[in-house]
Amino acid sequence: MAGIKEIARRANVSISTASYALNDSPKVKAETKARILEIAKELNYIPNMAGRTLKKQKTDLIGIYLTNYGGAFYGSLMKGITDGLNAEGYDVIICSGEKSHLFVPEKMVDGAIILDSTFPTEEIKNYVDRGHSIVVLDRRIKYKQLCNILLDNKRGSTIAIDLLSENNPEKIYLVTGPKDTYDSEERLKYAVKQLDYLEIEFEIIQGDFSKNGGTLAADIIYKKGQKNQHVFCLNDEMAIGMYDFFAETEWEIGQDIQIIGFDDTEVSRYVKPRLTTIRYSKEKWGAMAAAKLIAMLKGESVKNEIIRTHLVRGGSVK
Amino acid sequence: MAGIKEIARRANVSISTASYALNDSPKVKAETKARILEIAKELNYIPNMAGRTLKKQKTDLIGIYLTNYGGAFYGSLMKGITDGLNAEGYDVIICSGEKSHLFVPEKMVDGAIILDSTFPTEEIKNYVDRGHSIVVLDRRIKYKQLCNILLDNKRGSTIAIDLLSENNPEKIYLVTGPKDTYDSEERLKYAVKQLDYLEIEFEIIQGDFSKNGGTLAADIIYKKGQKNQHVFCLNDEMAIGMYDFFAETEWEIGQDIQIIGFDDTEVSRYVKPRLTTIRYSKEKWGAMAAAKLIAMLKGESVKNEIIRTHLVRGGSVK
DNA sequence: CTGTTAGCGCATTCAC
DNA sequence: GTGAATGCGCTAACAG
Repeated sequence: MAGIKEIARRANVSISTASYALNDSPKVKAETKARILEIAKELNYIPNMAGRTLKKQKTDLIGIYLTNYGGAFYGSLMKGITDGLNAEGYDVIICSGEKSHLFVPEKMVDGAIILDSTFPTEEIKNYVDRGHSIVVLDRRIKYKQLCNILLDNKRGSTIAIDLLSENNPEKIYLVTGPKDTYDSEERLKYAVKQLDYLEIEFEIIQGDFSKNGGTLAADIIYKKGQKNQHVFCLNDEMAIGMYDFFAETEWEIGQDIQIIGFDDTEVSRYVKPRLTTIRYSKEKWGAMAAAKLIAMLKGESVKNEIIRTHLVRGGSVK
Repeated sequence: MAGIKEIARRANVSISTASYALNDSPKVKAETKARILEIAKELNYIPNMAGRTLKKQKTDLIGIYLTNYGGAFYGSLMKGITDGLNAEGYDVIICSGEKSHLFVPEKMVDGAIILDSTFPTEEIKNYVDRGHSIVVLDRRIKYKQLCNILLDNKRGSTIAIDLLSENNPEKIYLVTGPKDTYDSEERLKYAVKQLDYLEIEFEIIQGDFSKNGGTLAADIIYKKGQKNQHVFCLNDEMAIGMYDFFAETEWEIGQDIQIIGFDDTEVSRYVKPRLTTIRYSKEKWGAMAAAKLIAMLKGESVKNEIIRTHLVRGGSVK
């Protein structure tokens, strides 16, 4: 409603003087400034973002791209990201859906942090080419100024297999995430590597990182009718799906079937027995992403980082 | 980089013709249009949002305001909201932090859905006065075109108390949320009403809707040294905090202490024993909010709605 | 069908 | 210290 020009008119000053006053420029006499500010308050003036953006060519906004099932991370990851970014004057919006990818080239956001496997790599590269600052958390992309903050999947998978191997299992089931998902493939790769090294048999069950995927995988294992099985679910979500399944059977988790997950989600802490899993600090992950993005925005060149992973023991593995 | 004028220049047409072509207007010859579009593709053209917004005075964006601990709702609530809004051509962004409140008056979003008790009521009213479309989910505000979608706290609280009363408890503890939180006060009010009606004693413990708040409340109850207690936690989060506490003691939930919560969060489904609680469809809640907002944006006048609540039985109450 | 032109709301350079 | 003028990128009314 009330634009800057209305204020200028009422204060009997030019538009530019009004603008200076509102932006607290030293070029305006204190007295005049006060008068203008008062009128602005009276008129309930709030600057229009589009106008300002058009002129300044920046929004001070950062877009965070999360997938649907990213909901599990929401809390702590976002805290890490937001704290860092806010401190530097940036505001954060969470985006989802294909259309919102355009926020980047449309310059609605000054930068982006991506943890969303549905965001195509080619698109990301394209935006980097256009000069946008992007930090990617869910895959490895070596490309110009692009920055990756990845989890130490190698260490995580190795630890997981090592733990399961202590029981001298005949074989170990590996339940994967969707095809072409970086974290799934990495975790699988290193798990297999360690299994080979330890000379343990294994069987891969195609999963999808969802609860339902875990339930289906559990069904496959259960139907074979052999108790005393060992499973590495490549994420917790699927492990929980297995809990759902076995709750309906006579098999006891931690006894008849040993399960280890990856991610240490909140639910994993509360299931009985507590899920043994691989943990990493989601808050640190977010904070690191924020720090790197800020550096990029300042024109500094940044290096990729790895977030450390470690074991959390629960009753789901003997 | 490449703006519309660059395209116009290369295509030897005027800026407006280029604009028309890009907006698929019938005012441009198919042939010309094709040529312009081709050049645009070549130049990797993407329109600048600020420019477009400034002109069109709308962004087709809806802001969703969620509090921190809203993380628990993220998944299903957002699905309900997003599905409805996307279908009408709106895109959704999740906002948090005080600064982002300004997105509304700055016209960065065409409308807002608020589930964030830190968003001051006065501010909301102010924005409504300015003509913005807002749907509020976390408090009752009777104000002009403002729309409220609230939970049926009355029914929920009444059911909760009724259930606990079946055990003929000497007294019932009520653990509240933060002061001045609508849902907390409502749930408390109706719980007390029902307790009075049933002539059951009760004691109110001030909580804060956080896990830690629940833990502290549990400590208070435990320290009294009297087993066989009954508690109505006004949200699940606090109930889970109680689980945390009692896990460290010899008291058994569902046996020595009966707990009922409110919200039916995911974790509540997995704790042992399963938390007895009050459920409502978060997805329906979100869908309703979306539907109402769309109606408002179309200039229709809308009525408030109530989301039905009902009991989910778990082992935490005998 | 296509070009000219005038803003949308604001920040900023350059005179005065 | 203040004002006039310009342009950010785009749309749309108006001419032609």
